[in-house]
Amino acid sequence: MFSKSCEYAIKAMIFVAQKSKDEGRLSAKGIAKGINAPEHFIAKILQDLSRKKLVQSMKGPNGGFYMEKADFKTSLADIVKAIDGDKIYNGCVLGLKACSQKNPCPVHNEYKEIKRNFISMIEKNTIGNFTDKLNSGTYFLKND
Amino acid sequence: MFSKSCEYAIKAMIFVAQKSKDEGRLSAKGIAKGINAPEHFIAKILQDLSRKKLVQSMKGPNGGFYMEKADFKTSLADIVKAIDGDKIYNGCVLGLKACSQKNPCPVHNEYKEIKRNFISMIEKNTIGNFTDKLNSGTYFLKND
DNA sequence: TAATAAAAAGATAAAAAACTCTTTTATTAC
DNA sequence: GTAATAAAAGAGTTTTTTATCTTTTTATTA
Repeated sequence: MFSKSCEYAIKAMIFVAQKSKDEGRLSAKGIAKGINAPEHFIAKILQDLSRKKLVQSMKGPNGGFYMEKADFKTSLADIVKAIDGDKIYNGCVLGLKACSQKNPCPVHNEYKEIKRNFISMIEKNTIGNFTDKLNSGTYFLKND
Repeated sequence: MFSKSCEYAIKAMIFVAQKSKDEGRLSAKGIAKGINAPEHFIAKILQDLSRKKLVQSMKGPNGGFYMEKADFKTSLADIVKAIDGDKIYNGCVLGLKACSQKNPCPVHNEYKEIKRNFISMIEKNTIGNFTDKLNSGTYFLKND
């Protein structure tokens, strides 16, 4: 479904959103620990997200990653598109490049609605939503 | 979603089901051409499917891959499980090993129903169904 | 029985994804 | 203005996935 990088990206975004509210800027190292991801690997991903303005960053002492108000409106879809591109939007289940409504693969119509629901789900859910839920204590981010 | 191997496996199964009905046994080479897959790679996959009895095989001249009546009842889910294992059934969207209904990740509940629909889709759809559809001419298998 | 056709198996290679290490640059505090 | 801190950037490694090449085994047919 998602690449490992994308899984990390989503977890990191949720983590930063939740923690940086009261802890200020977070270092890549701290984020890595918080979501159980390899430090330098998550650093790269954060750089990428930062370049694409989904998260803010600052160098130097007391620097780190943080979020501005607007960033809480970032949807899962925004993150997925930033990291994995649009293959979830455009890709065929069977990997056929020419597959479309007009020229469907055998699974196209069966998959169509599932795909629509999935896309609607990642578009509806924002980082802000998850942060609220996490604060209510019923959800977990780091558990392996 | 599916691995490349799994995509090939599904396409190969549909192809064999459809063609071997009137053309008898099909060589790995012919199947490779028919679905536009690398010959030796699809051969490996077919060996695997054959070992798991999802498709029949026979060595020697006029040998090849074919299907018995019962094989047409194979579902997409059977193929997916044979090639990609059960990660679609058991895996968490965010890759968290301990994620479950009791200990859910933030996306768990949002994803739950989509996953259920997807699983129900791959379990309902059998190779036989697709073959019928292909024969009616509205679907394509090889188009890149 | 020999030649042939085709799967099975084994080994290797190439490409992509995941992960690590090192150096550079920006910021802050002293 | 120097030292410390942390992101950014670059280069490199490991692992996994995808793909290819070669040999062996088995069945068929001439």
